[in-house]
Amino acid sequence: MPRTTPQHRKVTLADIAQGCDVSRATVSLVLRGSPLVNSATRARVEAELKRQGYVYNRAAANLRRRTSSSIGLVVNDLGNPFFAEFAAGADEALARAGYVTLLGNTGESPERQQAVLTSLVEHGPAGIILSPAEGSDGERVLAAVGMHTPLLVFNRELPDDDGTHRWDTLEMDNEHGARLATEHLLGLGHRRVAFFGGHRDSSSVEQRRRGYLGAMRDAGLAVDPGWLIESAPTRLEAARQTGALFARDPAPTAAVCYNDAVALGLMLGLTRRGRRPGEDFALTGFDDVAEASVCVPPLTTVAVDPRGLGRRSAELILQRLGNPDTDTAYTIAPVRLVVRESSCPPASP
Amino acid sequence: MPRTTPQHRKVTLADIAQGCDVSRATVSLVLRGSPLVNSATRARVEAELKRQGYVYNRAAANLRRRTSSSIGLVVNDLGNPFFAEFAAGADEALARAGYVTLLGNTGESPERQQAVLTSLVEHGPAGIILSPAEGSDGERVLAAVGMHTPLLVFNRELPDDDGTHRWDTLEMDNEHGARLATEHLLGLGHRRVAFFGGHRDSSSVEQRRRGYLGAMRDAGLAVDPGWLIESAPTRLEAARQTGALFARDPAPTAAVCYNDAVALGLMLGLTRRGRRPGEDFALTGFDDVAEASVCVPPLTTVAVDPRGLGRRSAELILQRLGNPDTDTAYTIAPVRLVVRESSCPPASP
DNA sequence: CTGAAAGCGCTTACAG
DNA sequence: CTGAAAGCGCTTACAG
Repeated sequence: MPRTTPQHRKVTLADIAQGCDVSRATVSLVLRGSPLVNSATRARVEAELKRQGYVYNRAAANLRRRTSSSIGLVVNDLGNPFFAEFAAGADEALARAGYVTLLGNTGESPERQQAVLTSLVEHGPAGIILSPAEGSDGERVLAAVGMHTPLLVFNRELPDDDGTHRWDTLEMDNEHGARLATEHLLGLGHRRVAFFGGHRDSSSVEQRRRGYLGAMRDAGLAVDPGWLIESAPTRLEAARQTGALFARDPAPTAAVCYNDAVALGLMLGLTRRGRRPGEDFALTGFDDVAEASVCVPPLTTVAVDPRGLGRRSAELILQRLGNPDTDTAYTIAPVRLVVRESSCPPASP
Repeated sequence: MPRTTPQHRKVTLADIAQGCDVSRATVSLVLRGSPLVNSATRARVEAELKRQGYVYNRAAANLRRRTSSSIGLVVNDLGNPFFAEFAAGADEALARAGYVTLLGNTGESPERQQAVLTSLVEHGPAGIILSPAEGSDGERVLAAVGMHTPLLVFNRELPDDDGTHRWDTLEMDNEHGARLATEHLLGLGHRRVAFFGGHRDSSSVEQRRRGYLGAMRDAGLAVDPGWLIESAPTRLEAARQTGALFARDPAPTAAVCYNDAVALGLMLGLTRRGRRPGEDFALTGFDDVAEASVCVPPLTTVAVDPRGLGRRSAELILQRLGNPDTDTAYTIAPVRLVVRESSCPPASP
């Protein structure tokens, strides 16, 4: 199995110029589609380009023109379907706009995030889309990104001690999503509704709780403090916390869960205690992960269209490139409720 | 909310050189860690680097040195968790080796694949990892990639009319995986085992069928041609084909499914016909998608460690960069069987 | 140990 | 309409 030995030396503008007896400048103009070039000359050049199998060296062009044709995309965890879909959407929109995506994966570690950002910036992206690792700090991020590269922060709030908004932001409408879920449960007739899971100090938990509390207040219902139950946002921890729901009497008949992972854990916990989720206890999730539609019972949840968010993030950063000096924007993406069997009416007493 | 206006003009080597009264050459040597530089000079330069907030322009360096610090990673569909995990693994290993990942997503379209490859190549990656879109053609791919950029083809065979192996290949051990699944079912006591799903002309179907047939042969069992059932590799089509399993009498008591999607569809089809998968019919999948562990019954399947494959692909392409002239390699990654409830013993008659 | 000079592959005023 | 020349930000022999 012989390997075709690559011919070294790639073909450059100079080779083409020489090959059809024009200057490099003329070849460059042809390449960039300038109307100045005589059509006969253009044809000759284009033929030679094809004949020699020329491939454009965009890095060299970018250096000379002081432009960039890449955007950095840094996510916490590509293995998480939410971020994978987000990346797919962003890449799609960036590619369509002629940019290539420089990928970075932080694995939720602020240290790796610093390393990734530092490395990315050296490659000179026109902008960076960042979904910050948990616990990252705005100052450190900005130190790595520098003042020259526009930054769009997605999904999580990045602590901004400085106070001036030095980056664009894209978040989903956590508050509204939780409100929708809560109103849905109330509409089914529930009166004692808990908010289950998540740590209070997370910005998204705080936003979702706010939506829940608002809906309860608007319905004229008092919230028992014991109905606000914390847990790590994982299936296992949520299952462990199930008991806390039934510490009070009367106990809640329904729960708005922080996210789908928590909701799936709660389902498990309920089942272990002999309760039947979707029959004698109602619950909702947040995210609409793939599993939500196939678990038993299927999970009512708030869908956030991660692919659409990815596209949106690309649009926002590209827009920023065109208007470097306008005020930074804080964009909130809509969410919608997907009703499935897990949100049942209250069991008749 | 005023936006901090970015100071234009980034700081360059020349700024640093001027700032501490040395030549650009010396600054460059410091940057690249040359031992030639006097330690006092080095310290001065490093201080100035920090003071001015210098960021290395890797593109310029790459141009001058005729090197590259990026690798293209082109996958069919980032939204598919398998490829997302693969990308995460590849990116992790590439980042560790000092490369940045140029992402490309083809959405399973050979046309987009050509566009993506053409664009990527202009950014001068040191190599490309490609999971080909279904129906892509080796000649076209190679025309876009060119002879200068090493190519690693992952997951699917790329038709190679030429016959000389012009790219490295990484595949998972489809044959062995299907053999493991088949042997497992035989070990449980099944004698009439079908191979269910997938199109015969797909290379991975062909490989998996070979493993199944080998295990049957080794067990001294004849395979009824009616046990080889084709279907599109989707859940819906698989569900529709369920009837074909029971066209013969006696019917199979178990099926090795082409992949998890097919297996999940078959479960659905069985249930619709009043059969209980995992109780009166045994089946296995392939891939170990997230759903496999949570469906009812949980699915026995062949796990392929996509993240590990991603890392491996990175290692292979980096290895190729170091040895451009050695023969191309055909690497087969191991798989393992994950036993769950869907593979039950045959129902006693 | 340090600097002057040439050059990576492009683009862009500026002449003509 | 086309070419000569300068330059993007680096690196690397080559002198000294």
